[in-house]
Amino acid sequence: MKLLMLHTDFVEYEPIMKESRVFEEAEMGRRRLEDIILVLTAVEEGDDEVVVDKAVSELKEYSSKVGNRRILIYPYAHLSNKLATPEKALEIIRIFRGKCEIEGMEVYTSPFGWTKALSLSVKGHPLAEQFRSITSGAADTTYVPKALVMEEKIKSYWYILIPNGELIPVESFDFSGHEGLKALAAYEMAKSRAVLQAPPHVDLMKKLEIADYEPGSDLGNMRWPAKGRLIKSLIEQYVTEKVIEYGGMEIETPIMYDLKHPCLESYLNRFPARQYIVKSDDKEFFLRFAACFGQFLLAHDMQISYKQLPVRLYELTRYSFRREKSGELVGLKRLRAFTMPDVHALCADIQQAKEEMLRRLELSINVLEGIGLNKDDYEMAIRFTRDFYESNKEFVTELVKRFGKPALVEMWEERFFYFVLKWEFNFIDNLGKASALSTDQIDVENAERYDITYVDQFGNKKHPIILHCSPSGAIERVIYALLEKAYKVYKEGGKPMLPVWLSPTQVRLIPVSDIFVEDCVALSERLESEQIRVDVDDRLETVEKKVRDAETEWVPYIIVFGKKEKESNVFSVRDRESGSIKQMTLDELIKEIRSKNVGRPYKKLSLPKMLSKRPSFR
RNA sequence: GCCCCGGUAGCUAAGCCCGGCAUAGCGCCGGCCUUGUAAGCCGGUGGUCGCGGGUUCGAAUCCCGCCCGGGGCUCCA
Repeated sequence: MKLLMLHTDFVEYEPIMKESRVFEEAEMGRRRLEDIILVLTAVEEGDDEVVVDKAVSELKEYSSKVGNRRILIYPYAHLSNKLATPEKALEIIRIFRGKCEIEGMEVYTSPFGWTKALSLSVKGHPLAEQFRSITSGAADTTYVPKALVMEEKIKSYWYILIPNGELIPVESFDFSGHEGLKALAAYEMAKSRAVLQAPPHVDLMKKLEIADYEPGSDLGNMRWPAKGRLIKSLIEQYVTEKVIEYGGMEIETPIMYDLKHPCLESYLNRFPARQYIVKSDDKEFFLRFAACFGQFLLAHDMQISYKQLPVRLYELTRYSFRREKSGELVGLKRLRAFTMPDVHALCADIQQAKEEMLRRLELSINVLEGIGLNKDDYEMAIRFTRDFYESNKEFVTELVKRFGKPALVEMWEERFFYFVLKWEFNFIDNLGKASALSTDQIDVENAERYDITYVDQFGNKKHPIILHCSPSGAIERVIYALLEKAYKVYKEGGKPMLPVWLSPTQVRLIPVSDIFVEDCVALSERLESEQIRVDVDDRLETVEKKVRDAETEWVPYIIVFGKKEKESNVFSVRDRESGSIKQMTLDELIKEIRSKNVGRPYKKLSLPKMLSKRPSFR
């Protein structure tokens, strides 16, 4: 039995003449049906009730997928070249109609055995046209789309690799005590990712004035009010400093490239990802979706000796652009314009590449740790070809050992990408969804494509192995992770907060009355000289109100300043992290905050210090 | 693209089912209070109820079409 199911805006048909010796009585004239599934049906030799049952269940599934239970069963012989006899076909079609009705579908029929005029309008969505071939045999020859054939070829084998080197098939791994990894495995391997609520960070990013949607731009292009810009800028600066410490040479390259450039063209053809296209005169440019292009073109022109390897090029792309499908964009998790640190290392050979990759793994762990995300917050995934694994088992195990927790493994039989191995750290959010932060890849293809060379000790030009690493992942996504992490704390009854070094206001001074404002300003200047961000709530509000506002802004240290403080120089500090009020001298407070800022960049508060002068961004 | 939810004051929402003076809280403005650790009190300001059409004596509310946003799904033949 063959079914061609078409989700239509309308179908119109008109019986013209009898065409078979077996036919049904037909009502003459045009008949029009709106918003209906047209089921073109051919009955084949050997079809029986078992086949009908299967057809009904296929149709029922389709009907619920497209959300329409109105169907028109339309006999259509042209779908098969081994048709059943007309008598049999009519019998089967009648059974088919009846069972569809029993299954609760609203069934319309067109008469069997007639030549009919048919016109229709098929809806423009991906599921609108579906073909099914149904037989009674065990092995259904269902319609297999090309994409699925490809999928078959890049079949993935899933394992858990534990730090001692044991590779365990995912289904036999005991996940107790590894809830995050379990969530990651489920997320990566599952087809359905349905979730009922919106991710919590979306509300938080708006309320805290960190980021918001910009309706006047394209989707996934965010705007960043002062506090958000400050936070983002601090993380950008921090990651950049760490990469430079590691040995990255910071460069800057254009954000758009000629679509017709020979190297880029072949790369793009290999990755038909959606891009933004910009026209200038009669040329077309695409907006970069990573730093690779600029860095490779630059590396192509460099003179590199084997003595200088590995050569590390770094750029913080603001922005990289990817035209992700609108439905994929959520808050700060996935954007169309995003900020990504990208550091490439040109390595002499695979041996050097492996050593370098271990260094970069440490770098990534350190960077995330410094930002405020530790190993409890993310899970490692490693993907590689079977070949690479077989000949580099020790190295792959070493990656997991350095990470210190079991990792999810995806293994491929063949290489379909430009890399032989990639690893990522995946953050798991409050809805159990995973997204990649840090990542690194071993690229064995692009040096040749871009003709990037170094000269070896014998004077021969050689193509290096290229590592692609983002030590933190997109900065926006890091902020998403921090907010989701804070929400987890809140959910468990704690007080959500950002790491102190990222908090726009680190200390809020609350004068008990306006006569203490001057003292607070003086105090704030003392704290500022220690590179601490501080502001003064000089509004004519009650102390309670001002404390509440500071709490809802997640200010980590709140000091109410009045007569007592002025006289004693001992402060009652509301410490958000511990949730208690601590008695501290100014020096103790400075020491504590400085200890939390150590090794992190400092930026001044880019908002009016006096709360009375501060506008709301919402 | 499809499905679901939404669009009412600067923000968050109620009202819509069952048509009858457009509501509340926050914010903002003014006044009182000079304040001791999570919302002080009083008053005021503020709205093309997303847009267009229809039904009706009368539409935020019912009907039709469209736009925008969010979420989910799916596809990338």
